[in-house]
Amino acid sequence: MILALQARLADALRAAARDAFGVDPGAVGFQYPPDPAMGDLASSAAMSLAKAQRRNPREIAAALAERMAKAPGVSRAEVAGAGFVNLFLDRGAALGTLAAGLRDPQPAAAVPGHAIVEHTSINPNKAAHVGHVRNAILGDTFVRILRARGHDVGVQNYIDDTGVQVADVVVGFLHLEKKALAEVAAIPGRFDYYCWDLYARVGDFYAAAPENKAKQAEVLHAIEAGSNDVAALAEHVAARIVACHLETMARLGIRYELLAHESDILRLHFWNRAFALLKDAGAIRLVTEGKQIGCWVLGMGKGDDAAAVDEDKILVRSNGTVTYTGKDIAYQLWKLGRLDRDFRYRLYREEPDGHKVWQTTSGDSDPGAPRFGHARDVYNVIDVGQSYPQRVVKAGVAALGFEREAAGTHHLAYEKVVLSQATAKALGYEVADEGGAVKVSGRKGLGVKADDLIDALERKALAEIEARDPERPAEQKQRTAREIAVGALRYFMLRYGRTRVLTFDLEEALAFTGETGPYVQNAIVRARNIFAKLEAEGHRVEALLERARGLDLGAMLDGDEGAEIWALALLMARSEEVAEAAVASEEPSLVARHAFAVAQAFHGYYQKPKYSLLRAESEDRRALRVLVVDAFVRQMTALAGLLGIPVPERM
RNA sequence: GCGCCCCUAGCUCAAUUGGAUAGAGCAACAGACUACGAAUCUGUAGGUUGGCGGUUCGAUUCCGUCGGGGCGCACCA
Repeated sequence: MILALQARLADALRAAARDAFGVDPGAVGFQYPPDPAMGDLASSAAMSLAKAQRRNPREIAAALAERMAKAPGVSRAEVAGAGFVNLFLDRGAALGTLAAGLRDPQPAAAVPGHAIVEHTSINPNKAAHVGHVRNAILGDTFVRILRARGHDVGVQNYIDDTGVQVADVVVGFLHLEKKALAEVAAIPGRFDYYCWDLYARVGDFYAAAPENKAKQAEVLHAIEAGSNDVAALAEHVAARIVACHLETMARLGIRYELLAHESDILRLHFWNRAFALLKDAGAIRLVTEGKQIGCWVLGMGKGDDAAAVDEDKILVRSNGTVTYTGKDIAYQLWKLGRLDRDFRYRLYREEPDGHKVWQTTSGDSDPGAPRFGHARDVYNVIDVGQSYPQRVVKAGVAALGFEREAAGTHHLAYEKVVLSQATAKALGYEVADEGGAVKVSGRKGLGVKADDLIDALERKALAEIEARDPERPAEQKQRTAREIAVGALRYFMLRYGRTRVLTFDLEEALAFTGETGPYVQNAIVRARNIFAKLEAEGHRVEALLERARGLDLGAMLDGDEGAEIWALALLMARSEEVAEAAVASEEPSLVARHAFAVAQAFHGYYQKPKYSLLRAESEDRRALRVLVVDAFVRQMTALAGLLGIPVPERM
């Protein structure tokens, strides 16, 4: 709604500038005045024009305002401050349009090209922890926002099934537990939790004696060679852990289209192909002297944005093996459809609603598999510590001459999750009292497991429901508790900027007051309740909505209530603009905070007894309020959907 | 040493990418329920935006510099 309106007004503004000064100001944007009484939209175009025109900005603004007052959808225009042109919209018409748009939503125009978002990508050797949860929620939310804005998106989860982390757990099974595949396969219960503890013990095992550490290399080589008992054990571990991870993420409403395996990248020789491409293009060179002698390197530091890095990045070691970053370039080229080599695919599983999860394979391909890769934009959700390697990957793509593909290579970097002091203490860390947040060492087996956290949230929510409304059926209480837990966790992980270190505090995450997911959920639940109540008292909601369509909304929006309704409506109308900004800036927190702002505006309005729907002073008033509440429920539900926050029937 | 991120209210974070009087939540204090569900709302208090310079109509935002914190800069994955 607001975007289309803004586009029209921007055209009108440019036309006004041409008419008055014979100059086209180019792209013009709109801001929002600090106080709604000052106007609904503001433009600072006059201030920009002032410089070129060598005239008083307020004079220019006056000329623009005079013309803008006649633009369609505008009721009046004023000059304010240093030279802002403030526009007052035709509120009745705008509210009607907003309500109609929410009632009959038009999908966003399809954006050409395919996008891949890769997220989660947890080493398949132990249970997921809070840091992984941040990754997955960030990625999943970004996917939801992209799709809402008309992007065609595929979600990939990268499985590093041949790395040292898996090897470490295999070392644990072989040398600490003396278990072979059959015995490992017989381990009952939570396998990811079992490996979590085992992995910590392997750390101690390595530290105890240097020869122990040598086992790691042995196992790693066996896994890479394949076709042996050790490799079979590694495969079992990885597959079972992946299943655990998917289950954990499913609790949060997160799922994937493709599980891409590192082992298949190796077996299908993606790197060989990429190596040939890089050599042919002259993108990499063989070092013939100095300390990198014998290595193939990618030149870094001469690109315009590549901030000075002294040394070139080694992709192939002097012994001829490829580095991790080299493989990553090959994989990225595949994602972009620029590696003329493909995975093979088979179905991993089909979910009850028909959603299909595929996985890569180096065996036979299922002819029914959809096309993967070939993306125009690739968003890799990886922690900020990987910024340098990610820049190398991008540079590698660019060095092949793939300018557009390099531009489509995005790193959705996010900072790590640390523990607050109180939470660290609660988990058994030794904490120095004066310090701030506490880093979690993955090796030590401490830290917060994702499932433990979700469990704790569910217990807390359930206790809260019991306290408020013990009469409800147990099953319903359980379901609501789950929904509230997910809403609380997702919102908590989304409310901060990506590049903020997130200090995790159990108490805070478990709190249901303030800027939280449950607050947002509760707003919708509250609003929906009134419709049932209206019906129960003999009113007909549909009829009231119909009546609202015939009202003179402009006249009814005068007065205090009108001002509140208008502020709420304008805020809701900005939702698509906010989602678009979230895509452009790759920052989902914008949507989260906007959702909270809308919920807050609604609570503030709805709370007031004088705006009662049940005891409305006239049928017209009642109809107006029904219209507002209906619009809110629809908009807020859509926003919750973007954030992956479930909407409970009751709180 | 080089590069990146961060420093805003007691705490955790915002600030429409250079705009108007720097805003929210938590914590504190004072209030509002025989209820359109109080997981809510209203109000009070809380600021030299780390320091100092600069750029301009305008700087939390851009530049320089100093200070403090975090992370990268592997022939590890």
